[in-house]
Amino acid sequence: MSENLEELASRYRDILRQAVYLVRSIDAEGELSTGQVSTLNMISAQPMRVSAIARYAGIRVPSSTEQVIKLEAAGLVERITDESDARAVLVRITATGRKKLGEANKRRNANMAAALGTLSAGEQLAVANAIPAIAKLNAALKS
Amino acid sequence: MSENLEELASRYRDILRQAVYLVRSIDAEGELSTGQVSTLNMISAQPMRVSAIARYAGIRVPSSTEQVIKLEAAGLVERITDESDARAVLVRITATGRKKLGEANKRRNANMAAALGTLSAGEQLAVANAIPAIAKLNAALKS
DNA sequence: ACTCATAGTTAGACAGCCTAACAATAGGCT
DNA sequence: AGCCTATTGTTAGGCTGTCTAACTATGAGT
Repeated sequence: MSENLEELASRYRDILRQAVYLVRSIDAEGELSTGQVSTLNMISAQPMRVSAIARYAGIRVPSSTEQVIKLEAAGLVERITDESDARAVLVRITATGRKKLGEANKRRNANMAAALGTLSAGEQLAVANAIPAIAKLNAALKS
Repeated sequence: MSENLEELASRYRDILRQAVYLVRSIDAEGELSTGQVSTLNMISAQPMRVSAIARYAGIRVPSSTEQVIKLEAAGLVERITDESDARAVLVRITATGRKKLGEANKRRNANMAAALGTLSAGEQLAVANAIPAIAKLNAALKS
């Protein structure tokens, strides 16, 4: 059984490595980078701290700061001070940011949907069924 | 149905984005980068051309050349000329490269297996069942 | 009030990818 | 044979996104 798990791990690692390039390919066109879309998606529900963004994205705080600076320069987010902690910075999406995010998501989803459309119904189902498990797996490595 | 596909695309994009960071986390320790391990895995069965490595990895030829140069400097691969085509360069893994690759794969698979071990048997099965579909999806975007 | 911890920024470096331009070889066509 | 176009790979130069280290400012406990 442990042997099966190692085997599964190996195969899963292999397709994941390739999937990274799939993401790049999907995100290639458009003005926003993968990371920018990711950040905007995170804060679309409510403002988040720079450190929270970093933690969720799996990057260090300085890298997160840099991303936020670029998004702010582009007018897509704004910094607001956390009233309960003067050290913290809350990053909030702007109306423009929300608009651009919607466009970017739409375009990227269409690209991905087109790729998914080349799969058989059974294959699509297999992907759909695996999503919760993959999400759990991602969370497991977030420690 | 097209609506379902967009929905699936959105959810799949979401977990894939996070999976990118999972791969980084898995590969963090050790001397070899993700790309280096990937390249070594590719050529472990038989030598490959620089262009074939690039195509499979989803990167451009100059980037592939660069990777090969680094691997060669580290003594992990060697360039040999293709006897049937003097333009081509075959990249072959060395004994040292094979040894390092084995160690890296072992460590990474163990990390991934540990994460997979936190899933239920059903979830593990769902992941396993999705792998062929995901592989096909990756290939679909390779055009 | 002092001290240590936490939040974020700045500075400097590095890996990995890209495009453009180039050299060498292959292969087809006249 | 000779030429022309396509293919293979390298080199040069630039950009993005990440990192660590060092710093500032604020919070929190003693």
